[in-house]
Amino acid sequence: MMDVARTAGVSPSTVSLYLRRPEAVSPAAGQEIAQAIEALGYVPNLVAGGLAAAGSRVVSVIVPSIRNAFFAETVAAMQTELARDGLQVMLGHSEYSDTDEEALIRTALAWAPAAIVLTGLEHSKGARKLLAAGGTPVVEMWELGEQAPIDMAVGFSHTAVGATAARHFAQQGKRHFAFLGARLAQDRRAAARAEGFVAEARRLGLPEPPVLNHPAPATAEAGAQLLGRVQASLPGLEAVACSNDLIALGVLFECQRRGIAVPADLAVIGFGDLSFSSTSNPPLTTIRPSGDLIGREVARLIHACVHGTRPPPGACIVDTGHLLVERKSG
Amino acid sequence: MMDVARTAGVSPSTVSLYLRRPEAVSPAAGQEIAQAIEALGYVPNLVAGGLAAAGSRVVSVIVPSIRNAFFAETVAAMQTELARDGLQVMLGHSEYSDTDEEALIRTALAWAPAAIVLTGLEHSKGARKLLAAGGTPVVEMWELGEQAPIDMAVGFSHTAVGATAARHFAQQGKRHFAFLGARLAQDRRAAARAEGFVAEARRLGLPEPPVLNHPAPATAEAGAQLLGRVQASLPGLEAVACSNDLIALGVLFECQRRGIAVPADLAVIGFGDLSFSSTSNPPLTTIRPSGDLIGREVARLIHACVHGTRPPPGACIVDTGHLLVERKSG
DNA sequence: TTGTAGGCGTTATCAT
DNA sequence: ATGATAACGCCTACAA
Repeated sequence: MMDVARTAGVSPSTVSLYLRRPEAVSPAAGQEIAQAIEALGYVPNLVAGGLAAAGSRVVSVIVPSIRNAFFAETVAAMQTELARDGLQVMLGHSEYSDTDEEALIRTALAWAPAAIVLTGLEHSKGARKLLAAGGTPVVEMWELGEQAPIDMAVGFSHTAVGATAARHFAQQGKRHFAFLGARLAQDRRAAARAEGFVAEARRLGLPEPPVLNHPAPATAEAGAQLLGRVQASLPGLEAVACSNDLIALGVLFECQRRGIAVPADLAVIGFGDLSFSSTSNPPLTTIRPSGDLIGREVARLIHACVHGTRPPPGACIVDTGHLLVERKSG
Repeated sequence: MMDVARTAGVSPSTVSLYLRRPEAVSPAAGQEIAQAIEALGYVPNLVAGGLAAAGSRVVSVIVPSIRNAFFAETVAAMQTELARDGLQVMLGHSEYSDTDEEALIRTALAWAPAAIVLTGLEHSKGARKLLAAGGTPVVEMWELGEQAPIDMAVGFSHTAVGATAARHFAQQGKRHFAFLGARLAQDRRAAARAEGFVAEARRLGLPEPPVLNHPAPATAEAGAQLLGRVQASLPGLEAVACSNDLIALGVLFECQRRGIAVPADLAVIGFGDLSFSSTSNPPLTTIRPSGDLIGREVARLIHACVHGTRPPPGACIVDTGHLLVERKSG
């Protein structure tokens, strides 16, 4: 920066000022500085800037898995919005482990981020303490429920999603359901969907739906295997709710192989409304969580915090809801 | 840090030293310091550390789209490896725009990253200048070809992938091919696969395969539409190569709807070996690029740079190759 | 509008 | 093994 100042014939602080508020500097000086920057290929050092300003323009985002299309969607949307404020996304993935998450939070905090974004409402004790100590704004996303958020939250109720699926099947006159999930022990939001599904079926006076769990990540392969298990053990089954569209996709394929007509013999509902769900055969009935909306809302909240216009507590919890997308599979 | 030093009864330098090389400090002092850190909930400020050390422990990764499962896979694998070295990933996505990429590179450089990871070998003039100026290690990934990399590279030849697909079809006795792609104007690697496919068909003395392009991102929906176009215009068609497994998935579904037998009436080959490809009906023949391997190799290169043991130029270009995964679709 | 001075929380270099 | 000291590159008063 000193080089720029020297070649522009001004002082370093003028350059600094120009960089942050170009209109606060005289047009003539501005020209000189712009030229010097161009000529020298100067790139401001944000590390130094962050240190001096006691707060960097970084937003730390921690998701369970970036491979998961849901979170990829959200992160992408969020990044696009955040970039407008000159905010950079630092990414971490916890692989659904609370202890890993805590370590990531610790590292994140070390960067004095403008905000920190977490997935879900459940975190380790240590994580809560770390977050409570600093004045860093924290947004929890992709989940809303009984539990009060640490600070702000954007998401929806997963038990409500499960209930929607159960009600939908009931409306179609189905009575014997099952829930197909993967890694339910790790993925608490999927578990909440299962719970909501079962609870709603019970409330409607229907037979209690069994919950089948696949120990590996949610893939089409898992779905195909789960359908095999379900067929072997539950003869009168009429409908299955899947914790993820990929599982539903596997179910669809396995049904084709076994000659099970969907939805006549077996109704199928997914979750996620992934890109292939409208194109499958039959098209997949699913529940859309609006991952991109979540990303945008999180960004909006952070934008407000950064600009010192933090919304009132009530507006810091935003419910993005969910949407039943009825197609042909159930 | 001064607080920690005070409560531990040592000087700040000793604390700093302990944090970086615990074995260089006496066990007694180490104990005191550890306790003080624990008691105060001290989190070191990496921004200040980065400034003082003139180089942060951040790796900037710029991909075209994080929604794309290929890159998500690579980023996830890379992050896992990098985390072991205490390196944080800063993510950016260019949406396949060179000018956006240049802006992202500028921001990335402003963080004085330990390394910067780019996708592909093609970048704007400005981007090259920025990168050439600084001494930041740069790794280009997911592509290898005629073009020399800026610094290091990990990837494979996309024209070779296209050629593999064409040879495979030829071996099956097919003669009339087509290539189905999406956003070929933006996605140069997909375009290279198309090119390799066409060139190899020509080399084998087969009719020149038409290349069909879908203007929107590669999805199953795009695949279904492309199959429709292909059926309408190319009556004698025997095989289609898709630029992405999602497109192939859409083709598979559309074939089911139209009663086209795969592979008897039409052979289909994809690219990516995504999670659903082994489970589809029929299972998808595809080409595996090993996105996770790319991520790990990139991390290995960066690890070496960070440790001052930069491999010789020859070892800085690693070809991860590609693998034909033969299944039932073609 | 522009320049000056002090400090942000570390690390690195040198003594001790 | 430990501690004093000087950067690191910028920002934020404040003064001119």
